[in-house]
Amino acid sequence: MRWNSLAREPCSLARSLAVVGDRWTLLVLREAFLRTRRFDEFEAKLGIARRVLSERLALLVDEGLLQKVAYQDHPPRYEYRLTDKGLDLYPVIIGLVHWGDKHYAGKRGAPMLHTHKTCGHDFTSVLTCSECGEVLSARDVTVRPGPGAKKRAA
Amino acid sequence: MRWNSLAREPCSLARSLAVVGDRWTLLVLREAFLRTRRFDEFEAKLGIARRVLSERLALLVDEGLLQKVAYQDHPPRYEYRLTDKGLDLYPVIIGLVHWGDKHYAGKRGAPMLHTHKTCGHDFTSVLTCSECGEVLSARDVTVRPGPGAKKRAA
DNA sequence: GACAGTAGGTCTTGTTTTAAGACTGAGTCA
DNA sequence: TGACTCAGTCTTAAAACAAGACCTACTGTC
Repeated sequence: MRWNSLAREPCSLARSLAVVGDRWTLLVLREAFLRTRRFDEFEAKLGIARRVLSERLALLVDEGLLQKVAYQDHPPRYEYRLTDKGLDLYPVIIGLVHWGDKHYAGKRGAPMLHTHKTCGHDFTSVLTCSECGEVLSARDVTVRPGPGAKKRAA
Repeated sequence: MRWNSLAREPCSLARSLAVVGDRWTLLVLREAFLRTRRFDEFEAKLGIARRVLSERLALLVDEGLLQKVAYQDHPPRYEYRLTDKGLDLYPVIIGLVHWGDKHYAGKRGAPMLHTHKTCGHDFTSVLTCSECGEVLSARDVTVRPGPGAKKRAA
């Protein structure tokens, strides 16, 4: 299967991965969540090849996860900011972070702690049901084809 | 940066992505969540190159997300099943699926619907705080270095 | 006004990963 | 005996990535 054709699969996971499923994109977005905004900062913090960074940022802008905002005119300079669509990916990123904390942090503990401003506590992410509010795990869920299904999907 | 060295970064996202951040792994895990268990089934459903599939499955077994279970002896045949560590990734996968549903489903609607067995409703995933139980978004969170931090991380 | 520095890239070259598909080997079925 | 199944491995070519040189506008300093 070609990577580009993933976006045409009747599967929302495949479609999402067509955008953020390569090796660098989620790390670029992590930086964006940590308020990194400029090309040089991304490069310095990530250690990513400039060519790859350039391509990734352009794709994320194209897809509407980031927007390019001018912060000076002479010479023209832009910074990259998360859009609402980009912010919507937060649960995925925090989920991966907490999964890594749980399984790979080792004795020293988590590299970063996340505090919920509203309640003031360090938290971990919990998946809940939008309908009843209860905590969800894989075993509580059944799956069936929806209106956008063709043959098989997820 | 070398991909292999990602696992040594003081960042749980990087460590997680070192395992599941390549182009195929999350799709393989999706199939596992849909109860696909055998080499041929993965191949047929995903359209993945056999060589890549073989390598991914071995890595996922190595990392403890899947386990190889013999289901017959002559000839020896194994199937791949999710471990608890693999099941722990469910929030990430369902998060990507719902993100894709929201932003890429188009007019026809979601390819797959997920039902919460406990309450009987189709749901979407909601991220909540482990401490106070409230719904969380990126803007409600602050980040600071934890015990496993070195210089910078997330 | 020459020169260094900054910001945001592009280009080139060589290495890794993937894709596609042929091939292997152990065993079953008819 | 020959066809078929399952679970891979091997080969070759295409695509993606890493590293670093290079380019284009400016700005600020002497």
